[in-house]
Amino acid sequence: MADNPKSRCPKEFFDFVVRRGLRQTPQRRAIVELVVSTRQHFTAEQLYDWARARDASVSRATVYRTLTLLTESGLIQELELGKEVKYYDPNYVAHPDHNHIICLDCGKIIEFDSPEIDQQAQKIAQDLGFAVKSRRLQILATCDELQKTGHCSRKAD
Amino acid sequence: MADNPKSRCPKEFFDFVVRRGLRQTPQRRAIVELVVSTRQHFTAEQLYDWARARDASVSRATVYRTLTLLTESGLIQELELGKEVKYYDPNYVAHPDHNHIICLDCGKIIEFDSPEIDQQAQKIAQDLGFAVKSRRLQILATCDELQKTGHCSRKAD
DNA sequence: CTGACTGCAAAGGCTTTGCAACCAG
DNA sequence: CTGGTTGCAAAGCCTTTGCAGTCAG
Repeated sequence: MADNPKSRCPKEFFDFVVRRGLRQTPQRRAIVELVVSTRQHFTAEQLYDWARARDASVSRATVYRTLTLLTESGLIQELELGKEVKYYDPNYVAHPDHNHIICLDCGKIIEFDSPEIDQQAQKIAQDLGFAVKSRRLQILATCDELQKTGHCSRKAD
Repeated sequence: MADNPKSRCPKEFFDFVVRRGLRQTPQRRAIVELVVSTRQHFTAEQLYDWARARDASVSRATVYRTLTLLTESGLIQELELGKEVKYYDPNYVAHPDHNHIICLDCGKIIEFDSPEIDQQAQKIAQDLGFAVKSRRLQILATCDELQKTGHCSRKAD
């Protein structure tokens, strides 16, 4: 859905690492590189699998610890999708205000921006006496294509 | 925030119970009555405490089991607020499409409806080839009052 | 060298489940 | 009576943490 180049230099993250007086380790590097090179949403377990494939020495503990750092640095954002586990979204750097459509048919997650909705939300909050810090809109929907053709071309992704 | 009468007869739920061939037990009744008589959001643990106060024989297991039934019956809805635990919202029956503002200052959760946003969301989803089943919009915000006066009158609730 | 980082396994915290007794209909 | 329900305690699951060894800077 998004259209930013597929990989970004993890500079943002290593700035953060330096600022915090942290260190750069092979495990950390493997995990971070994976995260910045995908636009997919992923779970801790998935990231653990990916990382293991690159560097078998990576442990779950390090994945979780790095996930915390990545979230704090703003490189990823936690996603509560109403599914069992937590997902992480690496696309907030490129699209800080994007929203999600979650397909109930195939589980696919589509992202979209909507300045109109942002504006509306902004106005409503203001009227109620609040200053918006962030917002998240999730739309649960069924897929027209699947309903009509019995096949979902998005399912592949 | 909402403005429906403060208590509703759990008829909807007992219809559901009958339809499913379930039974009506004192524990179940206690829990359901608590749920339909509040407009507050609550956690499983809170509900457990409330229920214990009414009927000390209620166990956590029954609370969780009843929570599942209540969710399936549509009387409450799970809420992912980005906090540690899951919350439950009993106000969807009265306001099926309401949204939430979560105050980062005091933690208070304010509900609001917005036909405009619903409509926008509807349109966007349609354009992308989806049929909206439900949506949830959460706005994280800070409270003007607290920022200005250092005191939040909503905190009381 | 020093203290941040790691893996491992144990511990946590919330939720689910197996089981035998119980009781609603 | 029958089988849905319950409480209890054990089990599950995902995530966090204590610890001793390791390694980045």
